[in-house]
Amino acid sequence: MADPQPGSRAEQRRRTEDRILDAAAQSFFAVGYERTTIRAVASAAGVDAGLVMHYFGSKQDLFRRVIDAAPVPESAAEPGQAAEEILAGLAGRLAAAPVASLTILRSMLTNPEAADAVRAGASRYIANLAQAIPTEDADLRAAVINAVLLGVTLSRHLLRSDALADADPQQIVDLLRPGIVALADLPKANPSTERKS
Amino acid sequence: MADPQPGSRAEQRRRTEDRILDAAAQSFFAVGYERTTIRAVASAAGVDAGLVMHYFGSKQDLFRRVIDAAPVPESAAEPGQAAEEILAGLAGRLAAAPVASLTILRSMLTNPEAADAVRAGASRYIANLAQAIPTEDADLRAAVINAVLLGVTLSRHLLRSDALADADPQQIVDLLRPGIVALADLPKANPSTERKS
DNA sequence: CTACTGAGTCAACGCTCGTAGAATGACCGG
DNA sequence: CCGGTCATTCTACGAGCGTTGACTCAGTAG
Repeated sequence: MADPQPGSRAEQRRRTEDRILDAAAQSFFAVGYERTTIRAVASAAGVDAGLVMHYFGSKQDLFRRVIDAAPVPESAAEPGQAAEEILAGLAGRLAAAPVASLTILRSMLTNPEAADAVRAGASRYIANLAQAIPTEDADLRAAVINAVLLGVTLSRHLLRSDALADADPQQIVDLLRPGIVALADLPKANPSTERKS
Repeated sequence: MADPQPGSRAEQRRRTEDRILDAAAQSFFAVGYERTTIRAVASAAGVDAGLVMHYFGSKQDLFRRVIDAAPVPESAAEPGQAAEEILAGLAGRLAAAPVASLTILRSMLTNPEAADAVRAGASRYIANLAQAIPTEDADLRAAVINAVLLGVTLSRHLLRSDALADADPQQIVDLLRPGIVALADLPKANPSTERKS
């Protein structure tokens, strides 16, 4: 398991694989799954397309390898202060979102594999979050929170929506705080909503 | 401008174009721009692929025609009750989102044209909304609201995220109300945010 | 009745894609 | 120094794509 000799065969292989993986991640992120071609990835990595196939088996497998590198956001907070944890996590993702995560997001609407990855990641995140919310609609609340974070992250990094892309992360977080707090921390405090019908 | 004879040439043409447009919208919506093929659209519409080209010029043009049919959500509310208008609009979109709109959303991450459409629509919506918010960060607030709505709509209709897909629209709206109100209606009421730095 | 227009089909093109497999040549254990 | 292993390249195949242009045939105008 120790590092092999630098310049050795095994080392060289690892370096090349990493270069391919990097190039693939970048392309998947930039243009999505369908518009990414093995040839382009190979060329960007400075190797032949056949080598990519040789190492990763197929385009789908290569994609899998790339999105497997994405971290699943954790959130183990206790009731009453889950909101601040959520917002802190968002602040980080707004400042500099990891490429792998954004790659998944970009491809989630066209690639079933990516959609599954998003759902799986969201499920874990939601389940984790839900148990910090002591209401019977905790699951829904967590799902809504997740959807909100998705929308904001997407708008800022992928859609590059005007105002959002340029804004200070902390400012966005501050604007979202009341809503997230209402969703995560003050589940029963709903006295002011008027009744209709 | 009157309807031509039923069964006439012009009428027949209009019907065929509509059938193609419908099939295209459905396919773009279901699988996105890249995975939609002209052949499949033509086949679904019961015509030859060449005819699609003859009528619409190119795949990109066909796509343009489809997304041009999407309605741009309007929102002309006065300050102090913009939130309820926003939420009412969302409720409608949660209950049954128009296919054309979802088509754009599905393709926005892979197709520049769709991304532009989303940005353009969002810009109008945001600008419209912003003038109902009497703060200097009105644009950012409106953009955040738009992002939230995007995330929720996306999660429910396109990602079909577990809890969100099955939930009652009104319940989702109720959960989002505090946050939207805080963003749109109570711009100055921010007394409880702690100061940092 | 005739000439024309236009809806719709058909076959094929050129291209790009993912993928396969043989070939090459440097490295490394014995 | 020899034999094999393995990283890497090259060439090519087959499929599917968007797109083209020639064609057929029914409706329509004069």
